[in-house]
Amino acid sequence: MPQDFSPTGLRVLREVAQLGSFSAAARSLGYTQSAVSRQVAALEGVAGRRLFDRSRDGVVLTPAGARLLPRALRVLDELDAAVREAASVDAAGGPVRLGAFATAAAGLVPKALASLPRELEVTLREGTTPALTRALRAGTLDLAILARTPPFRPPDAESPPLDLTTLSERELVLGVPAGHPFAGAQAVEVEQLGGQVWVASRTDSGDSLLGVWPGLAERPNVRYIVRDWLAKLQIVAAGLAITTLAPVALDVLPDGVKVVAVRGEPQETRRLVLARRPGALDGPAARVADALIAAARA
Amino acid sequence: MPQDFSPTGLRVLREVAQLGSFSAAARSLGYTQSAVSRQVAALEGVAGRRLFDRSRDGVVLTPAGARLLPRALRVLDELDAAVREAASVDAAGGPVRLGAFATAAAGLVPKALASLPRELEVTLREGTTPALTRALRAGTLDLAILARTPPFRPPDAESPPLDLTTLSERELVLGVPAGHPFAGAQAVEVEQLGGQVWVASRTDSGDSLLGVWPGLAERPNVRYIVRDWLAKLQIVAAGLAITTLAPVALDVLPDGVKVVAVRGEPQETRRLVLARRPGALDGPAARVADALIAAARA
DNA sequence: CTGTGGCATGCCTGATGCGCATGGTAGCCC
DNA sequence: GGGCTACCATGCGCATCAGGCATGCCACAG
Repeated sequence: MPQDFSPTGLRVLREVAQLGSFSAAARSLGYTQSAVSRQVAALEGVAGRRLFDRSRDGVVLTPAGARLLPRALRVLDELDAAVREAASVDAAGGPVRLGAFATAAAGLVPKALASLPRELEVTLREGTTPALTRALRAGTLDLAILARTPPFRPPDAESPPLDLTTLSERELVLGVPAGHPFAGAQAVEVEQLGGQVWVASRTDSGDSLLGVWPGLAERPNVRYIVRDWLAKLQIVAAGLAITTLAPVALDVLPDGVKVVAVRGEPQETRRLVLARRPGALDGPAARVADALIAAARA
Repeated sequence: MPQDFSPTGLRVLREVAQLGSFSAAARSLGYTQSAVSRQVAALEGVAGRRLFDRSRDGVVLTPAGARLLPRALRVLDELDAAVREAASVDAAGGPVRLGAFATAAAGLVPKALASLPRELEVTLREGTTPALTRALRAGTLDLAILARTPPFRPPDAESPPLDLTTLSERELVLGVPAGHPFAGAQAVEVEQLGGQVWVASRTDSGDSLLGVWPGLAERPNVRYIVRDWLAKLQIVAAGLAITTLAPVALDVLPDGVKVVAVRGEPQETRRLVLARRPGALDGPAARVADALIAAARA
């Protein structure tokens, strides 16, 4: 079993960071100072480094502690929400429940849904491909638009496999500022990307960076860490950085962003697929699926 | 102390949901079936309801279990990322570290940063006001653009107070589709908002919905739950929903979105502030602050 | 020097987690 | 029908863990 940061430990981290003192946090949480000291020590054991610098007057977060704190807060929020939601009454609704990743939600979904009658009720939830896949499996979504990377394996290994319909298959492109040296070209070589400033966002796993060209050989200079695509594109339009774009978003780019292809190996092809659990689609969901297919192929 | 879903319990939930059997999950996780059964029972105790329907052939998630699973996965991802990140090496950099919420990152930051010399290195991190405030306190950001709601209290209660500079103070507006009945009006009454379809996103606490008009008396019909502002605005432009806009975003709206004021009590004013820890700003950070102030007041 | 405040740790006790063994249910086969 | 198999539930017992009390160490002020 891997070592875990315990919910109690994370709560202690939060309180100590806020109050700047083990003793004050202990009073606030209803523990003794001793218990708080030990919880912090346990967190530090898991982290493998000091999370607080100690002084006579109290404690201050170390850089490592400061990095952990936002995650701790997110975990605690999510756990609190989970407990609350578990206690709430569930009502099954009637709409077609669609999930999509952000650029598909911007560049494909509105067009498709606008072509449907308004009485056909669709709800939309934005998420990442792994999260959407899980939600499909869990039955909390009916349809999901997922992005697939070569070699185009199924999005999960579960049986029976999800039913996948390819909506499109195109190559990634660059979004560059209108005044950028690349902007006049139809295409650039992947080797030309070295030294560029990027705007990107972290994936949910925190490892890789969405927005950096995937085949980039060198370590990228990511100066802007922004998840929101409106903000990301405005940073590009302002001439501050470049970013990788999924072709599904090309119809919704603001002025000031130019699209450039990239030549080089490997080819960065992406497949847009519509996924659902196996079995026949009921009428409303089938209509939504048809509309998405039509909009993607138009 | 509140009851918690333990990390081990959530891991068990994930494995049982995936394999459909306590015994199989036990084998996979290195426990006995007995321990798995008890972990699920503990989860069910916290949740106050059954998470799996039991049968001879194994178990199936209940609706409550299916609702908890995505959250569980998020918590586990975050915890795993926290452990990994804690173990990674941290290097302190030299750039001015700016944080901003998404609409400010789209509508103000690019303009301000474009006016600065490129050698003045600025990194940008998107986040919510509470998260950015904490990052300021923790020393991981130098400057943060925060949104404040009346009565314009400080963003946190810690001492000494953060140094706040008001960038602008304007009223929230509505973004509606160009063909919407509201689109021809300069302003609508807040009572007219009843019955509208909204696109909104959940706040980090999961409670409230960003994008629904704050003073709305009735329960809103939120059909589209999307965090990404490019997607949100495209849903509005497609005629599918309306949403609340911060004035900072007005320069970066796509075609097809019209802006309408809302009359009614209370006045929905929002203040955009630049926050930093008390003390003198060094040269680069002061220049970034000046650029943001100039861009906001232009 | 003493007193105060803060964090760290030994010792002890009660709570918790988990394995083993067993119980209960259901289905299949002879 | 009985025997066997598979699955989940629970009693009992043991090891581990969480937290309080008491104490130790350090730094600072008077």
